[in-house]
Amino acid sequence: MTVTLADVAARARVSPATVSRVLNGNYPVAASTRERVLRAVDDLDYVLNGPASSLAAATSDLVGILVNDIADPFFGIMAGAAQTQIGGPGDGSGRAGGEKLAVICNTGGSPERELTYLTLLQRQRAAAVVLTGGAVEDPAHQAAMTAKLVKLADAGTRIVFCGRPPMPEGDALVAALAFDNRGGGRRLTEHLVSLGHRRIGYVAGPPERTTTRHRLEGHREALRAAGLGPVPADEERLTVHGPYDRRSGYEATLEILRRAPDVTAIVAANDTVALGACAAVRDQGLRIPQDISVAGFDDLPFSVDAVPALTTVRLPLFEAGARAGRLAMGKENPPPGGIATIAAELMIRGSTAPPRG
Amino acid sequence: MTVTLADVAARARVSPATVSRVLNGNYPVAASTRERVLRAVDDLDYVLNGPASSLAAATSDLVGILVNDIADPFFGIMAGAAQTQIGGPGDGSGRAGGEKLAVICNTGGSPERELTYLTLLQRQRAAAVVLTGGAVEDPAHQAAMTAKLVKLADAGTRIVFCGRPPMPEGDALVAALAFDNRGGGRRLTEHLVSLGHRRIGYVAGPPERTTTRHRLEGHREALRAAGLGPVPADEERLTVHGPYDRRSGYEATLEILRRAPDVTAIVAANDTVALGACAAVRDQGLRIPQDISVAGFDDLPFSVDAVPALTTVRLPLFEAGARAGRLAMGKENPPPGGIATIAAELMIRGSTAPPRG
DNA sequence: CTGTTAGCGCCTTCAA
DNA sequence: TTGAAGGCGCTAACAG
Repeated sequence: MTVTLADVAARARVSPATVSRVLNGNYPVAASTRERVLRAVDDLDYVLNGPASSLAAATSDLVGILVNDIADPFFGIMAGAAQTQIGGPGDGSGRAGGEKLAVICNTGGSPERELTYLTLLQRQRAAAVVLTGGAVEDPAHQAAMTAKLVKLADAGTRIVFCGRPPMPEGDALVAALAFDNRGGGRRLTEHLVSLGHRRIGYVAGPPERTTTRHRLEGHREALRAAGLGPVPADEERLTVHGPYDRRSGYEATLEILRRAPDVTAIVAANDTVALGACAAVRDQGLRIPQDISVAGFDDLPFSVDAVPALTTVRLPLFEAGARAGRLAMGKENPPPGGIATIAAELMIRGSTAPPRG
Repeated sequence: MTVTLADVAARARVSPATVSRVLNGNYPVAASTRERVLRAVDDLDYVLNGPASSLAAATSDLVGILVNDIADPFFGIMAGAAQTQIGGPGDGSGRAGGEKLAVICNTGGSPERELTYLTLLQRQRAAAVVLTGGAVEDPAHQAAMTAKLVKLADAGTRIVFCGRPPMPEGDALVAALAFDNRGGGRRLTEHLVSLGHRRIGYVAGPPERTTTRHRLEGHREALRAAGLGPVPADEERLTVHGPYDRRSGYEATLEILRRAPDVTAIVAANDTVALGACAAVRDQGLRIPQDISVAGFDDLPFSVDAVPALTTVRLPLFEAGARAGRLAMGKENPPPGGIATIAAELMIRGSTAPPRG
């Protein structure tokens, strides 16, 4: 019923082996023969059987990209960028040549689903896996992840981290692109301190994620350097954790304002959260930045359109994603030591200003 | 080297067929035998070979979700929702049971890449394909798409459209969830007309997409119904096409303002474009909504946080995506006639008001 | 309920 | 540069 490689071979009057060779392009074939085969492929409208091919070759052309939340542009931008490097340009015919199938897997932030996806990818004998965004720091989960990744690597799957710190062990088997979340967080708070802010509320992400911890550590580093900390009671009072979404930003900000009506600035875990924070500040009848400064993190595309435009920390998401894609394809060499730190740039805009009085 | 099903069979002292049966759970097996097999699987840390399985069964557990631009939350939300219905809940062990591998493919809006992805998915013998968002109306491309989809369907792949109108032909082979873009566009403009607006600029999407055309048609229907059209010269002057991004919204709005300084409202093709339009209006020293009303489409999460909050048309993206996922899994029956129209709801917020004077 | 037996379609030595 | 042949690991009848 369906056309097989043998059918193509028959029509081109060559052996199946020859057809395989021209299709894979990894072995010398006479130009005239290749012509003939290609014509037969077109005539018959042949499509390679991926599973059969993967079975025989013990590897597939699948590349998995794991993200925590694909509805969040933070991940969408990185994942899309990675795919541009992996999918190949296409030949305009839709015929699909040597391209890999770059594929995004949405874990929803769940450790279980993360492992499940890795198993599924392992099952498919994926050529590479790109893990994006912050990792969960639960030791049991980390151990399970490490074990799984070691197995994948052993089976020949290339592992790339993007916007995620390297694992405690097994660094050797991956290339990691880590964002400088700590440095970015520090510079952001330094900026606020330099404006004169002394009491700063912090809307943090979920406590178990590396991203959350690193950004918060940077924030507190800056406070300490300015002689404003640590005052444990204060730190706790001024910090509220929650998911990386708008609603959490809204509610956490109300909570902070209730606990400490004298705060003059709110730093949010990311731009989406910051948007919620802005809404909460306004709903309390306060003005930004005259009464309260607000800052975010990531510099997502909408942040410049907030009113006032959001002060934030820019992460080169597209560039990092593209580089991760290239690493996954083996088009680019891993950074020295396997890990590269990606700089974060402070973007000062209208949502931050000196405190009143 | 790697553990195979035969190894498991040997350790559990059963035949390979029995192991296969407990793994696939689609055939009666004695409880005690199943126990033994499962233990052997765990002991050996066995992972099914996907390609071999797909080859033998002539189908795989891959489900492809095609999107135009994964960095755009419009698609991210739909795709993420679809994945929740496809990936399965996971069993908490990361072992991966009967789950499908739901996988997002980013076409970048390119017709070639759309076809390439379909070929790749066809090659993998995908169980289902979900196509999201507006289609390109080029006849050659539509013909190629139809042909490709027919082949996929023939091979047993389930086809689902989500937020995309059904194809001119071959309706029978798909389930389609179409957004009421025309109705939404009409009601939005009716709202502006009822406020008293008479000269309304329109920042449209790329001309070749169905979404663009339908929304624009709704807009013009409303104008005509109000006795404000058609005036071809005006329509052309007040409409500017461009990509679905912020920058296009910004530039197109400047252009409209230049061509027709007397417009009192700008309707944007979607919320992202509307954000750019807002920025342009402000940069011209005009106030929203006092001097110019602005409206969007989609009601993405950030739209309510715009200042003033954006009047827009809400599309139930998450619900539609989830339903598409269920259709792709065969968990839900296709709508009668294979096509369902999803209602669009007008959301009136602060960015629209009566024109001055 | 369980075992036996053929392939599924392709890649990859090995020869020619 | 090309052909021949074996096997990749699993599933799906068919017996029992």
